[in-house]
Amino acid sequence: MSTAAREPEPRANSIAATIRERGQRVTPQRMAVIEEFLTRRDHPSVEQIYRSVSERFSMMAVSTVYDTLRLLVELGEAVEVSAGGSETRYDPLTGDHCHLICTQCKQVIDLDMPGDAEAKLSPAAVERVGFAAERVIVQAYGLCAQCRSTASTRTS
Amino acid sequence: MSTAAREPEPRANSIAATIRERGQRVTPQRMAVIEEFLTRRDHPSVEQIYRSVSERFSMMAVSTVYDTLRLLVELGEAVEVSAGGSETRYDPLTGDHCHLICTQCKQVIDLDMPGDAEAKLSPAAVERVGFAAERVIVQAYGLCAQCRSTASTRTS
DNA sequence: CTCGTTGCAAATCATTTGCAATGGA
DNA sequence: TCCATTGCAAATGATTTGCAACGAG
Repeated sequence: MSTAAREPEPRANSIAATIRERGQRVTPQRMAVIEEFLTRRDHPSVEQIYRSVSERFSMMAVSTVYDTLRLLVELGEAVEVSAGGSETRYDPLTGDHCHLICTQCKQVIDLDMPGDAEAKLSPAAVERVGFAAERVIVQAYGLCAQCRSTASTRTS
Repeated sequence: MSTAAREPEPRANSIAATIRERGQRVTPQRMAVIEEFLTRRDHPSVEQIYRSVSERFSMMAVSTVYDTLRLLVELGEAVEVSAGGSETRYDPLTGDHCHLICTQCKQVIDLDMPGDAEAKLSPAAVERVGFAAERVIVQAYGLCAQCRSTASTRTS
């Protein structure tokens, strides 16, 4: 809608720096994916990023988007969100929060979480089975506000 | 290992009854899938169920397994577990518990959860965005005991 | 006989693999 | 030049669709 095209995106630069530090290359494809990913306010899927990016920059394959997002996850700059069996979504927010996933429109809504995620499950019990938890996630499936009102209109 | 073949499985009968009550049919394919699903102690994928069942009963397509598991989920007799982007697993345990998912071997471990799942996220905050949560899930990704010891043997 | 239900083959969609091209040392 | 890294086309794997056969009323 507005001139969303060329904001400097300081975070993109910092990510680029990290990639260079690791001895990896900062290529136009990677930057295009990273910029698009950081700019969005939703939780885009690979396909969505691919579509937006390939409009402006046609040298781009879907698998490159996969590669780049996987790299971002490795760097801790993105989090995978499996939106209920369907397409995987990616979230640039890395802090403690959880996800509300609409089972109808597949939208993912962020929700701040009171307290630490680890605390959500009993550490003693986890210990007992010898499991080393790296990441604890809390998600709720249900209907978002829009889909709720649509559902009540058309008698399901 | 033992004669696991023909236990009566009271729960299978009760599910069959529910299906009939809904005016749907209790077919051999469905019963084969349901029996196999309830008998297993792991959290089988569609593919795993398909393989076991089609050994004994060759009139069986993978998509029928999908159909039947979807029906079980609808009946509240199964729960989908998306084991980290890969194949979906199904859990016959319906009570309050959470899942530890090994990112290496994809094994899913059940863990009793102290307290109610809903309580894990702030109801007030959920309300504020107008979301109607149906099911709250808590999962941890990490390494199971076996994969941990294997990993430390071979220098990752 | 009729019409909703079922099972399945084939189609589709998401993701991974393998390899040719690239570019920094 | 050399070799690790990159991007991508093609392959694979998971899931859905569409439709022929079935069976209860």
